[in-house]
Amino acid sequence: MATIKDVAKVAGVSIATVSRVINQGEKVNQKTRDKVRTVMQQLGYRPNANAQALVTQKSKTLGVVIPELTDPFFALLASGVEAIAKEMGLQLLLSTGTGSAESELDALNILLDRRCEAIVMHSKHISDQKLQQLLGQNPGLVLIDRYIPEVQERCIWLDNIEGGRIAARHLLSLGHKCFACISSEYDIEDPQLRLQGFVETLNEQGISKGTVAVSMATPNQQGGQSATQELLATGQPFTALFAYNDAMASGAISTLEDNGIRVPEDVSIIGFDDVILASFTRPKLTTLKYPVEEMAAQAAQLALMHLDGEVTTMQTEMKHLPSLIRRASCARLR
Amino acid sequence: MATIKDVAKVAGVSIATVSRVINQGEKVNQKTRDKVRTVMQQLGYRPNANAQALVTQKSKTLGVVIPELTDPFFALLASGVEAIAKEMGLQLLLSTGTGSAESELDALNILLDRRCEAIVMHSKHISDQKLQQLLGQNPGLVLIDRYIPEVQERCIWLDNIEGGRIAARHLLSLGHKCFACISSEYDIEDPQLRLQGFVETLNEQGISKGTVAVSMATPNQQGGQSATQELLATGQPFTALFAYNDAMASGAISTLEDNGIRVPEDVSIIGFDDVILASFTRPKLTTLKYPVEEMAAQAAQLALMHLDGEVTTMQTEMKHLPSLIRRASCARLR
DNA sequence: CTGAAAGCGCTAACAC
DNA sequence: GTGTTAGCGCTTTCAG
Repeated sequence: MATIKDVAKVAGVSIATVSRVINQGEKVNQKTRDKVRTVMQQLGYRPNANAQALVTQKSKTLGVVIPELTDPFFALLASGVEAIAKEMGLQLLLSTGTGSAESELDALNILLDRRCEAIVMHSKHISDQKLQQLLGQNPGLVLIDRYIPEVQERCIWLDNIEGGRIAARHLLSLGHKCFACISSEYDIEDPQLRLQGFVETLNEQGISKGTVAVSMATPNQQGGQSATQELLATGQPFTALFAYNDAMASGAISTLEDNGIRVPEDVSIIGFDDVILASFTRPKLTTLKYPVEEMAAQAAQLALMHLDGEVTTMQTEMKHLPSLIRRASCARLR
Repeated sequence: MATIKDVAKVAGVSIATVSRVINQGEKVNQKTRDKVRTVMQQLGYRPNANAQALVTQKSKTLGVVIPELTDPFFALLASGVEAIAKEMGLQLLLSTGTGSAESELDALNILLDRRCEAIVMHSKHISDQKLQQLLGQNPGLVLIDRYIPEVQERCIWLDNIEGGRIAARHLLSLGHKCFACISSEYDIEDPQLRLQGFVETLNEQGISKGTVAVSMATPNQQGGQSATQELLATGQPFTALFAYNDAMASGAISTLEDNGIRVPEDVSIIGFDDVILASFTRPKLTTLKYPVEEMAAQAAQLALMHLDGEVTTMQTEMKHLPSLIRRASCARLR
């Protein structure tokens, strides 16, 4: 591949001049500029971004670490970061880390090696302590979907408890009295928090804790089915079901209907996330929207700000609230 | 951030030695190695990948260009490339280009600037000619979801015509006689090809062309709904419906059922792609699986091979066939 | 086994 | 305006 030297030689100028026309900035004589441009064209020259990064100490790169791309939720997250990257003229570097602190750390380190301007990280397995250390060392690093009080100015997160509360209030307002939940068996905070908010709110309305049946499984459609199956097997009646996420809710719909239980006529279901799937179920899912794409974009901007050493706190809230999306899977109790 | 010099200084060795311990390779005295390792640790040193890329002429980077991450189909595509990246110890660079040749070209150029080892590109708007030129200039570039005869050894593609044929045969085998299609109004080859295969096969079985109603719309759930609406409005009867993709098929199900037409009892529907959505509809979609993740992985491997100048053609087929996934949206005509 | 030195492709003073 | 030169952080001969 042609280098700046080749261009300079063919154009009969110094590499400095070529550099100047690349970077538009400084005034270069119209004639020489044209000449250089022509040569760059015919040589198919493209400046080496790695070399530029090295000398300018700017990689023009934005990193994001997520567990996996195939999960629509994380695709949305990545997309939010990508939007800011495009807006700022940065290249997106995507790194996946799943299942373990080590894997997540590897993903981050790879990004760090590239000297990304900023990094948005989704981590569920690295300890609070380690994360704090990491944040301390890397000004351009921001956490998403995680809340650590000590470094809250570097966290963009969702109020999961409030999500559970909203779900409960909605179901309550529809007249429901018998509740059940299907939740994720994964050992992370989110499921507990959502459940906590849900149950607490119910309790406040005089519905005793023992009354609401809870079943755990993997947080996908499959898991939704088996968890619902299990719920049904207990024989405990319910007319309202709160699912950990939309995928589980979808599984619940299948299983319920397969058992002759109509949604929402017999049972109302409420999901969580509002990923694309939510409008593909039938009935369409009433769910709690997790504005992850917007949050990811905000996280990217925040990361970029911290990088510039802007001390000013963000005007916008770092804690986000899920919002109720009313579709067709919930109905008033008859 | 600490550099190799810092490490060398603190460890009391030359940078060459530090470099050696970074790259494992050459023998370094156990003692000095340990010393250097310790210093790297305490300084939090991480080698600068940009500098390494510059000097070694290897970026250890794998690029992919797609229209957008939020479309599950393209997320899958990216995921396939990502899998190979991880396997080969490469970093994934993702670049989006949508809607126009210019935008797609920009996305590619950005990746080229980074000197990716290889690039998998999804392009629908750049001309065959331009693409051929690009492939000529960049040995590590491979096209996915596109077929250009002149450079077929650099294309990984799906036989869309055969997809249409398979759909037709399946519906025919179920006893259907009245067909309709909803297709994409976008001006790319795929919709035409799928339709062509479908209609041709029907014709071969004596079903005249004029008989099968076709309605176009945007290739998403919304479009599926409006296209189906339009179909219904014509009053032309049909018991089998071939949709351009799963999203449109999902829209069709909604609209049909909302009009009191049951799926699959009254109308059988077949989709295309088999993205995650396909199992979220109710009934679950019978569809043609587009093995895009596998294809993307293959494309990445192919790109990496070409890079190494390996002249040997791939053992595996570059043309892929969609496969019929039988679920619940199709039934025998009664 | 280790160090000195050249250079990857480019930018940014600093001269002219 | 344009050229010269000194690096950016690292790898890689080549000596020793």
